[in-house]
Amino acid sequence: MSQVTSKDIARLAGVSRSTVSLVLNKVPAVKIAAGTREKVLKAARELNYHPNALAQSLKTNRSQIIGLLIPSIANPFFPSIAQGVEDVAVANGYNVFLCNTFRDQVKEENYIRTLVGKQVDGIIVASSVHNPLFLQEAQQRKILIVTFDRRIENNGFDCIHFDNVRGGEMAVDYLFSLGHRNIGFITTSMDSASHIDRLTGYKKAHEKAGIAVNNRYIRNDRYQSKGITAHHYEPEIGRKLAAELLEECPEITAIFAVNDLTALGVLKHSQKGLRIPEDLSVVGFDNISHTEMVTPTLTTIAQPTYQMGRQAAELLIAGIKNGANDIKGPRHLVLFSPELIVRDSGAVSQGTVA
Amino acid sequence: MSQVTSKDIARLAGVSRSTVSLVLNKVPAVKIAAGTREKVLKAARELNYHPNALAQSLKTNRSQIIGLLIPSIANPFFPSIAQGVEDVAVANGYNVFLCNTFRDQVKEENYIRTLVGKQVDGIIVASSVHNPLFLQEAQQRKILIVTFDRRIENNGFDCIHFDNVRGGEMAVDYLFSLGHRNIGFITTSMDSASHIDRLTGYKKAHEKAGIAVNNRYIRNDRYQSKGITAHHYEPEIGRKLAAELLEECPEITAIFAVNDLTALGVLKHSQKGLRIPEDLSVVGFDNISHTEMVTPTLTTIAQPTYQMGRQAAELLIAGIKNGANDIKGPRHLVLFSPELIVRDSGAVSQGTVA
DNA sequence: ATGAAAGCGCTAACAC
DNA sequence: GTGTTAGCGCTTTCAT
Repeated sequence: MSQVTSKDIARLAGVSRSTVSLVLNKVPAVKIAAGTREKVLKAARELNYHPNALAQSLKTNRSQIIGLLIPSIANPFFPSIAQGVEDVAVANGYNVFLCNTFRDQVKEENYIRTLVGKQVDGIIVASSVHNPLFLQEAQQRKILIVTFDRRIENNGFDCIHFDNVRGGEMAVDYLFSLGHRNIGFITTSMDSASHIDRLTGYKKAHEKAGIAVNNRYIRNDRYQSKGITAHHYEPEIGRKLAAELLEECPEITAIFAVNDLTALGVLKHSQKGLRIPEDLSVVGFDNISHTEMVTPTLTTIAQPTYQMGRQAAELLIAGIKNGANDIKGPRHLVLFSPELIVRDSGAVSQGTVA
Repeated sequence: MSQVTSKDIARLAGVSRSTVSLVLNKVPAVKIAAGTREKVLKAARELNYHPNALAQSLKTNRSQIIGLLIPSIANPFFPSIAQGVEDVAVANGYNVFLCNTFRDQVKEENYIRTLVGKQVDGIIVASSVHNPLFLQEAQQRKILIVTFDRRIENNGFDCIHFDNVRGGEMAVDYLFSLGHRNIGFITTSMDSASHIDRLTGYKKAHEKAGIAVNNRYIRNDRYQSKGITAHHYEPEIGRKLAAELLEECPEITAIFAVNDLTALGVLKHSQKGLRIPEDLSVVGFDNISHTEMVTPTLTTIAQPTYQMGRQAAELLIAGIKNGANDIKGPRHLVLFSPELIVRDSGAVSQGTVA
């Protein structure tokens, strides 16, 4: 039993292939006699006909496929973004290619190439370390692009933006409000845009509070163990950096970690006789599901990842439907704001207040 | 700048389209003069030619696409499976459609239909609540299927099998070895095959130990809040069931939870003055990443999800390459074994030993 | 060694 | 209303 084609159903229904197409695609402009309509539908049902989407796409220049580029679906930050994207996609008749780039430029380029070859209608890029060159190339081939990007400036793509600076600020504002004055900041790397933004927020909060930033309180992973599967060792980095920081600066009473995975490492460190939040307050970033399951639960800055995923897909699909890939029209930006989720890992400072 | 086709590069290189195809596909049987070869390659490079994979697929009947059906990528059990599948797929030149079925039969059927239409070369099904009917239909259209399935019996598909019975047995064996005699089993539902298997393991361990199973110790969610996003409320179910169970059967000193998410809920319950593992030992199942981050860390039965994902894709792709979808050949089964991961949530029983 | 021609399954003017 | 025709971009015999 090979492929059932429109030819087969045309023969069985005793009509032409174009009639079959007109009936099955419910072309609105064309009226089909109820009788033939029924015959066609019946034949299609009988032969269990599924149109070959490849052939359709070849003809219509619409593949009904979008690509989703993320560093790794195994990183707990991304699944709910992917879920959001996929939900919207399927609701609009699209399928999603899952692409894990591992923040590797070469892999990313290869993916873009295959996606272009497979004629995807659009691409959502949630990796941050990308070379816009390849994206522009894709764009020139009428493939719409939506990025998760910190840049407000027009980079030629629609984008989903999360206010990382404000998030960092909120985290530190909160710790200040609890009476903390010596607050550490730990991060896995300094070359990610979002990480830098969160540090900027940390500094901004200090400025507002009139408290000088102590550079010794700011730590990042010296080993720069970047790449492959960051999420696997981020907790370990957090643990190490916390140990180091508290050893050298015992006056610190609170730590703001660049993300939840790193913060979880800080919590791990605390098992060496440190009480959280009594001795040390901890705030993370992202609000991954782990945060509400650990003990103590982790105070964090939430990103509405599922909604961000949905929005990215909505933006993309709306653009595709509008033929926005043809028009050099205005670009769209959706801005998401951070939310402070207060849980148990933060408390009023017990340290000596200056 | 529209699509660059083989026609364009044929014109620029001053050869025919067939020659272009022969050169670019490195057809081994055909010898091409080094000169023309170079001309073609150069032209392709200059015009930045990417062959239209849709057209290729239409001709060759190979889409180089596989579908991955899972309940939800947002359920922490699935991302590493997906990662494994994707890694193998991309290494073999395939792309992966991510499909979230929410264990919904209708959604699953719709997906299968689109996948068939989009001419995927194979489908990996990691949902357990499926109607094989639709899969068989897909199979008849020469689409290879690999399932994650508990059934050893030949169901017509290649499958990845995990020994849930043995896993349940190991969990309870371990608790017995610690001196526990009154062990609870809590589960979200009783209509999942893997859940039933784990319970079977629980019973088997009792039998081996010569200890009667007390049915009051076995609890499942009465509300049967199935469907949509189970992983969201599984911890809550765990918490409730644990509370209920310990209230009614205070002699219980250990709980085996059907999965980690549920076990995490038991840990939550413990915050009401119960010490873990001193007062209550807890063992989970799956070894999701949360288990090593909570306090106390959760003892669990590990499934090698990443490897299972890889194997599923390897089986599928090997099958596709062998044209196993044509041949009614033998089906393949890969069996994975559970591993006990001892962490902090289990300890020697402090309860009264019979 | 290379080109001509046919056709994968579909859609969309344009005829009738 | 429905059929005829052409063609999307590619591969693949079959000639030469």
